[in-house]
Amino acid sequence: MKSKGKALRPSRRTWSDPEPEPEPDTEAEPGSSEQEGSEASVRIGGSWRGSLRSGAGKRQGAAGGGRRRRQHGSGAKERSVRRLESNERERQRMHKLNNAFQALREAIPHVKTDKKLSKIETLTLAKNYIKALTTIILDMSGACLPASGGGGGVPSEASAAKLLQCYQQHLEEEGEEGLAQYLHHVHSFTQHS
DNA sequence: TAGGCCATCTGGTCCT
DNA sequence: AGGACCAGATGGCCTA
Repeated sequence: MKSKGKALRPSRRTWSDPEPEPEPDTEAEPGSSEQEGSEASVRIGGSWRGSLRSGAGKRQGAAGGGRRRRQHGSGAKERSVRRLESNERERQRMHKLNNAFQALREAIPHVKTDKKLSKIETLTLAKNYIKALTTIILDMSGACLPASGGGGGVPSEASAAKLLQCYQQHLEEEGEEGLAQYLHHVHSFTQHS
């Protein structure tokens, strides 16, 4: 793992640079088997973490005070193996999440820089992108669609397909107009942030 | 050097 | 019961 071991990883490990799992065949407690004896492992294995978490009042359901752990009725070795498997699943999950972030980065037009968008920037830009596109569609709907019975406001579900059709037609006729409007929104966003 | 961002570990909780 | 999800903690890398 890249994480806890002090100076064990000179450079940041990436998704494409997997590290072989350490031997689970140790008697160490979960939390220490992968920590390479770091300070963190000692503290995590200790008592303060649990009490801190229960004090934070996160989600406390049937587990009660937060100190109780699910018992799997197995030894330290089996717990350690389960922990390693769980870590791997969590890693895979985070990798999928990051892949989704990357796809989102590529889906939203933005000013090209050397530095890639951070996650928070990606989410914020995506939100503004959606808003901008929504504005465009609503603007176009006034020209393309007959007035709906609702009297303005958000178009009904029934008109969504027609809106999309109008939007595509609009794009074919007016080319980059929509993109220019979006870029204007992005620009104003970056000015305010 | 401080702060931002990130990857990973971890344990509790939720869901199937 | 076990996997998914979540959030806190931690340490590394990078930049201003």
